[in-house]
Amino acid sequence: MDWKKLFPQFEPELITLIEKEAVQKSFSAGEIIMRTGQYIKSTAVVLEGQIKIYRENIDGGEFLMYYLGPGQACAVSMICAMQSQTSEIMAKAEEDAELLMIPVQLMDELMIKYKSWYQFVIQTYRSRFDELLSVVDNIAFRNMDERLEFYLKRYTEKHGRKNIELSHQQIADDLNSSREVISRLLKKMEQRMLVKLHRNMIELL
Amino acid sequence: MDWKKLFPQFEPELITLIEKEAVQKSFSAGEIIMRTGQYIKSTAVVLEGQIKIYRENIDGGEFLMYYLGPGQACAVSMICAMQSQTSEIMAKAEEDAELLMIPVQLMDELMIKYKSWYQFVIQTYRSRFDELLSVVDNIAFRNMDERLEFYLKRYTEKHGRKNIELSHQQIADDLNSSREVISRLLKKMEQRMLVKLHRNMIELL
DNA sequence: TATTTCCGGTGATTTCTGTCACACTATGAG
DNA sequence: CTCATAGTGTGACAGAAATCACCGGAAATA
Repeated sequence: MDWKKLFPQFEPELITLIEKEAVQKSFSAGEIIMRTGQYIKSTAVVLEGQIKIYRENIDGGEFLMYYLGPGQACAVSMICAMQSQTSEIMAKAEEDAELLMIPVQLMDELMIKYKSWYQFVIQTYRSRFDELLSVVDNIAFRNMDERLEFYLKRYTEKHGRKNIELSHQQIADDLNSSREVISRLLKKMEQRMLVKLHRNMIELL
Repeated sequence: MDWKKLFPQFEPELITLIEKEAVQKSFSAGEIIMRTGQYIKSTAVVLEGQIKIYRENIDGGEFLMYYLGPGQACAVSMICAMQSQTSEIMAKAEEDAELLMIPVQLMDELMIKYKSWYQFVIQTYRSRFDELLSVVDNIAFRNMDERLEFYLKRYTEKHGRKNIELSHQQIADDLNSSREVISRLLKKMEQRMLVKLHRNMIELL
């Protein structure tokens, strides 16, 4: 896969170095990429597919924080890798995915030598921080109906299609709610002509 | 004030440079240091006092995210300064405070030249990110009674005393709740001998 | 085809939280 | 001292969401 197109701003020298040192890894849909408490030895950059970043609760709840798509990097893996610390979050491949794993030893060198990489890292921190802020906003200030609408919209935006192929139970898990609540709210949205409901699939209108 | 003691790991040369270029600024209790939408021209490092970092709601709600104490830096101001972007959060001096303002032009240079500064920045990102994660955990998974206990505990830890000098209304604002709810929960905590209630003051036992 | 499992719909009930109303009290200003 | 004000306590009620219970249909599997 020609991942260079995702990073037109990278210097040729930087690309060569990454190609030499980084490893490309494939994950199939549903596979867990990073789990809570795990030591991180490399920074993950997404080349293909959507990665789900979520927080796991003691009683099995999976609370979705955000998705990472092609060209985006995992801020947590960056920070953890640079400090050889454990991660506090879970990452799972939503779809089949391709990741570029950049060994931690390379990070410091890249940061100092390549302005474009440095910018990329800063930009990554900023974006993830902002996304986390909007997560806080949502759960702190919004009701479940608004959160659900936000969730569906974000899903279609990230996955690039209007059909959301999830069961109500999966959505409830992501929002830390219950199936019945989500079912009812979806029915209300259908009555307002915002969605069309099918089995295992929701069409956003 | 001799702020160097807060950063024993900094190289002498780095300290000299910061002393030459950075500005020390005083804020009195209650003063707003950074507001949503404001452009950031420098990175803020706390030398003295506690800074409250919070998110403002449309209808006036102030949702507390975390405190910054002596030796801690504002990750948001770092990121925003480096990218000359606006901040999405509010910062207010809880008590009288001293801040070290490091001009953005200096940041790139410090990052590349001084390993200890680079480490400090990475460490700051990590800590703030983790704190934001625990905020998400709290509002996503916990009820108000647990959130209140967490809030009180954090307050005493950060401020270094067992007496919490806040009105119930202020606490309710920080938790995006209402005074009555907080009053009732505090009463219950008092019955469980966890706190002792006074006017404008809560004693954590 | 028959059966089981998964998914979604819906009512009833409960719990948590927010809101309204009002009373009481400590504190500070005049 | 008197009064105004801010802080607190508490009952009653409303609404959101979680939970329980049960049903019917679709899809998968034997």
